[in-house]
Amino acid sequence: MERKVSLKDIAQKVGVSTALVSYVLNNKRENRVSPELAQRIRDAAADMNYRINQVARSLKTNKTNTIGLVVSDIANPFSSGLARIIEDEAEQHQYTVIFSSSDENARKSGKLIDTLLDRQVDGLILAPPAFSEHQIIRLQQQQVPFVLVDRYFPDLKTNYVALDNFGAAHKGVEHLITAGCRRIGMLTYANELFHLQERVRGYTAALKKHKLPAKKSLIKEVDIRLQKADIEKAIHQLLTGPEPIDGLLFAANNLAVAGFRYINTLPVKVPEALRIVSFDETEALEFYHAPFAYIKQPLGEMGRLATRMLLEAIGQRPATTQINLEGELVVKTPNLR
Amino acid sequence: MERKVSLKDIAQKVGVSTALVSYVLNNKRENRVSPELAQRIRDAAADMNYRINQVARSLKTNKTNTIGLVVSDIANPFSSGLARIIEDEAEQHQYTVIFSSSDENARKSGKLIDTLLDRQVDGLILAPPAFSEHQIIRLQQQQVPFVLVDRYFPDLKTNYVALDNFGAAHKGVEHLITAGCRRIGMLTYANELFHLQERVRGYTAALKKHKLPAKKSLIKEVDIRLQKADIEKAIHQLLTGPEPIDGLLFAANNLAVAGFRYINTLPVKVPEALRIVSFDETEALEFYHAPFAYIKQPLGEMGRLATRMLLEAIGQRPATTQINLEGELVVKTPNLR
DNA sequence: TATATTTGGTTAAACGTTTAACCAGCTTAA
DNA sequence: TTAAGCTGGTTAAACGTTTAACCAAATATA
Repeated sequence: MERKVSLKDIAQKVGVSTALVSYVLNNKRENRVSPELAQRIRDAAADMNYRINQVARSLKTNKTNTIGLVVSDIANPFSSGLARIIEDEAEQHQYTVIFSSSDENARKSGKLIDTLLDRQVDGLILAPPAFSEHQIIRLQQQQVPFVLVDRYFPDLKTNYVALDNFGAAHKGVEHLITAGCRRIGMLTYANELFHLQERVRGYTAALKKHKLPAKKSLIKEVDIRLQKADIEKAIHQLLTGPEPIDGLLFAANNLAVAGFRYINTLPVKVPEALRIVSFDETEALEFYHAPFAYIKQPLGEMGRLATRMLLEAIGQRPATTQINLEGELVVKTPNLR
Repeated sequence: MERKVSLKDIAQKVGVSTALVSYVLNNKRENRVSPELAQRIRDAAADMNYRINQVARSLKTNKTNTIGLVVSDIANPFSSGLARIIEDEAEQHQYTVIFSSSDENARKSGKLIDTLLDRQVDGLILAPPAFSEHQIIRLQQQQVPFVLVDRYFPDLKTNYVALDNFGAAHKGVEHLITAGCRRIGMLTYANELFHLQERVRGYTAALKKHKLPAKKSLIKEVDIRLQKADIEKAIHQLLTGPEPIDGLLFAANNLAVAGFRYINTLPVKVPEALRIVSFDETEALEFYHAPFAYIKQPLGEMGRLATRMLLEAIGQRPATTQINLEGELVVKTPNLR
């Protein structure tokens, strides 16, 4: 790359100090500089194609106007949808965003956070993986502005914006009950993350409320990594045996897609013999042939709120805000054909 | 945020110059510094929790180890899939990536590029929108390292990695012909972008090769923004009239999804009366009830190659590399049920 | 007339690194 | 004995900004 034009170059050309150029170009001390000279400086900057060096400015001002985003996987539609919202909201405030994917791996997320901090990001938006609590605590100690999104740790007093997972699961299960289901199973990840625990809690509470069986055996957990075979086995177990389920709640979109794929190979009729509710909206089920319902997360609101909260925090508002948004139950009927 | 530990702080604590600390921490001049002192410095750095300030380093070295990525929309699975590959490849070389979405808007992409350059990114990976050729030319003049991805401008000698769009479309159409289609239509965007033109060219060539009608009226173009109604109208026109089509090529995944949605409302039978080939793999068609085919882009290779080419270019290899990857024709049969 | 104040700028330090150039004290070779 | 070379460091400038502090000349105030 060719050498770039600096303030000094402009100053030289116009015959003033670099300080003055800086003042003019940043519209500071406007009353203290003569309009004609200011114009000459601006003109010079324009026809020399001056562009500020943000790195230098950042070093001096200790601000990068950059926010770091750590999601589990940017290729996942949930993450990338969120990223897009955050990007737009950030852009409106002259912020850019560096993203990275933690793959639900605490070690990796720790490394990513460090890298982002080394780059002096002004703040972080994080979807923390399981067992990353200590990282969050460290951020608190270091007084780094951040907000958690989608997930959070219940006994940490941090900013976050997430779903009301208990309520959403509860609502999903009640939908099944209303539709006539009496033995309702749940498929979730074997994971410590609070938001998943809350979904289980909501599921259980809804069953109890309606005096339906809430046995442990109705809840199947699968490893977050080795999906397919496990999922099939779990669903198979729920569907066979003396008292097969007639309703099923998926705790995450990936589970739902894999689950639907398997269920499709079975003779079981959806929704007559098995009615399904899933978490998260997912494109993949766009053309599913049978009706089902899902909990739609307010992605837009989540992203916007998270970004605004972060910008607030960067701007020194030391308050902590915790928001649980309501999920919407959407009943999807197949695209007609 | 609390004040951070700097090289100077370490130097003071150990009682040496900051230069020496820098040398040690960067493993430079290893033979010129005594092992014990080096260890003391490292220890001090460790228990003071020293973390380098990349901004300061970047200012001095004129390198940010950051690459800028401009896609059309990070929320689009194609873009986010690509972004993920690029992220991983970049990370392996200690690069991070700043992303932004141009929304197929040349003005916006210009602004984004400027912002990225202000931040002194070491290079750019771009999926340029239509009418952004001049921006690319400027980058060339400024000798900014960059590589185009997915799209490119045929009369610009730039690095790029994209699909062999002509070949892919050709292959898709031949698939239809082999399956017995005789009147094959195409739905594409009204857009100058070369890669779309190439798809049309491939479509036309395949028809001509097999002596099938290649009339203008078989190609429908819709605006890239106001999709739904336009798409329905276009498909309706192709399907009705004196000689309705029996085969259809979609030039992009969004078109395919909207198209399938509409076709589903029609009495026409897929694939018996209408056989379909689409560009791009898309989750949304996962559970489509009828067989169809699509051109699968080698996303992984595309992202990896683009990143490597960019890193090469950043490392001063002035050669320009142009790669057209082959698309794979995938025939998808419905998930059984 | 003497003193304050305003006007329109300049000077210089600082942000936290990197790195070329330097240097004092030894060791070695001739 | 002396010059050259090595060892293990230090000094200082520089990267491109920002911004507090300063200053001379012109103008206003008493």
